[in-house]
Amino acid sequence: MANIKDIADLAKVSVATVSNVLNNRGRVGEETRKKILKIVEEMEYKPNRVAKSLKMNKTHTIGVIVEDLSVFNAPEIIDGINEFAEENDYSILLTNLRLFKKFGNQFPDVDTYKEMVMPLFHQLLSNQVEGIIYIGIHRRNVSGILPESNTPVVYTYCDTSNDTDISINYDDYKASFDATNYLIKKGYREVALISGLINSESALERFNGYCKALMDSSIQFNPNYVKTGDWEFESGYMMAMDLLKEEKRPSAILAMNDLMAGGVLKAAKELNLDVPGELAIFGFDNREISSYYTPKLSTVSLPLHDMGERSIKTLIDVINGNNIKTNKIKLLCELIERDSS
Amino acid sequence: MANIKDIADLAKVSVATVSNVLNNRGRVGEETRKKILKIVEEMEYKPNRVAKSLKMNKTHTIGVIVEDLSVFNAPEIIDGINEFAEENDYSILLTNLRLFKKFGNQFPDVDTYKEMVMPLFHQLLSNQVEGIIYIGIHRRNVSGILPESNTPVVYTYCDTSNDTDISINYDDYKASFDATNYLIKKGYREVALISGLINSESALERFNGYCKALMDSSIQFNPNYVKTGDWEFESGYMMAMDLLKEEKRPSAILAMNDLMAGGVLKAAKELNLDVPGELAIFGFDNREISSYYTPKLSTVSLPLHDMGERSIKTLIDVINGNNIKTNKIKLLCELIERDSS
DNA sequence: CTGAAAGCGCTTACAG
DNA sequence: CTGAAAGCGCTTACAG
Repeated sequence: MANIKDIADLAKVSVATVSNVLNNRGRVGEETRKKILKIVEEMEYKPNRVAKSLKMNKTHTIGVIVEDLSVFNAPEIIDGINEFAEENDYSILLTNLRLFKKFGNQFPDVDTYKEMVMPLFHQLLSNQVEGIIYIGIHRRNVSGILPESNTPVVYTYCDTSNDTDISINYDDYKASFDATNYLIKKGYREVALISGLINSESALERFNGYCKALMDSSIQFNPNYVKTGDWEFESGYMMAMDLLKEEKRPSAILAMNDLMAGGVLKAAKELNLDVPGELAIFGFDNREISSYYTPKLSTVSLPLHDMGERSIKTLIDVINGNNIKTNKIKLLCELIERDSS
Repeated sequence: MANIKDIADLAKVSVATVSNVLNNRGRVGEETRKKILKIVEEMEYKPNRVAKSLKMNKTHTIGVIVEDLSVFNAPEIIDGINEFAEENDYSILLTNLRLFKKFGNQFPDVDTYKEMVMPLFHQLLSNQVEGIIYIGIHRRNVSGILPESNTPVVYTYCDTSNDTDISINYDDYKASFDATNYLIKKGYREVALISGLINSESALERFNGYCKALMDSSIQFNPNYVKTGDWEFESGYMMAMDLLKEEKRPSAILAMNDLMAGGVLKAAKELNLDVPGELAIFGFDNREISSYYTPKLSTVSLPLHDMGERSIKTLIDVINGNNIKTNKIKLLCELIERDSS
């Protein structure tokens, strides 16, 4: 590959002048500029970013640590990051903890965890990334996982307990409220809830949103209408079976993810309940699968792409020393109405 | 961040010696080595890879161009790339064409295409990546998309018509043969096929594998048993309806992807056919969704992770000047037997 | 308007 | 065993 010296020699000017032309800096004569640009074109010269980075002490590179790339939320978030990065000429260095692959739903203890993250983190720092985006698998507290450093970090799809850390998430409370409220307004007043494991931030907030919607419509909270699953299809099926055998069975079930909602659908079929005539079903996450159920599942769409975009946007703001208004950002979800409600 | 000079000053040695210690090169006294290492530890010194890259003319960085990160095959392939990269201390620079997002299933013409790829490609070259992995959405011919360059490229989940280009794919022919043969051996001799769009390499090879399996069992090929869908759920449903209304209806249907197989399942339910008693169904791709159908879908698992791993492994071999035995590599798929067959 | 020179943080051939 | 110095490909303050 040609370098700036080659171009300078060919144009019979100094490297300084070539650099000035390339970066539209300093006064350069029109003649000289044209001559240089022509040669740059001909030689297909591409500036060496590595050299530039070293000199400028700025790599225009963002590091991404994703807990598990193959979990459904990750690609869409990174897609948002990529889009913004491309538009703003940032490069993305991707590292993958492969957490789910290694541990399934069992999270390792913090120390094992830190040990796993350390090498990725150091690799990124060695590469002089200007900032790091950490993408969680679940919305949970990842305090203390990343070592201290003065490289700015933005957390997304997770959070820390530190108020000064920046995180981008979606509003679980509001989404759950909206979904419940939507069902009620549709006339389904006996809305049951199948929760995910309650060690999750999301599950808690969604529960609260559900309660609030009931309250707002003066519907008495019925503890028999709340079941706890484990986020998996099977648990949705089992909990639905329980719910639908209640003497006064619910007219709608809100499941905290699309997998469990699938289980509900299966239960409804087995019990020959018409969906949505006799039972409305609402999911959460808008995973690809939700549109392939029969009937197609109504669900809550997560703003994953926007979370990615917002993460890198915010991170770059921090890098540039701009003021961030709020450290804990929550984006809104969207209700997707399909055939199950 | 501390640099090598800081360490040298603190240890009262030259930067050369620090460098030698850090890279286990040259004779260094045990005392000196220990002293330096201690200071390195204390200061949490991490060598600046950018500087090292510039000096060594080697970045230990691989560029990935993925046609669309949110299409199902991409994350798993990249997962394989990441795993190998981490083990071998390579960094991954990720770029995303967002092709499906922008165009859906309509591929743009080659020129539009090239225009989209160009900036990503140049960004990677500017960053001095040592090689590039190009990940397709579909197995198709992407000849002429990437500009000429002497940076080595490995194509995966796609190919070019150039024999000297390296590509990593899976064996469609064999997979389809195996699936068909499996059904026959299970006693389903009337095996129908729902193909995807026949402009696809995969569809063609899978068709051939299907025919070969019939032949090997001396089963007459029945043209009425082959239908062409468009890879989508709905088309699977419609084609299955056609097939199942044949006077002599097939006892098994092999669909060329899990989405269309889902449509087949839906058709079978509507016609009250017992699966797998009266009709066996076999899918392709082992997408997440396949294990959530009821009954769970038997399908062909694609070696995505291995394709990623093999891609980077091969690429690094090329970078290091090692001999590659074959340029067109095909990995084997695996039959996943579940409840639909 | 243009160029010579210093310097970013490393590595390495060479001298001592 | 250790260090001085050159150089990787850029940018930039400064001089002319």
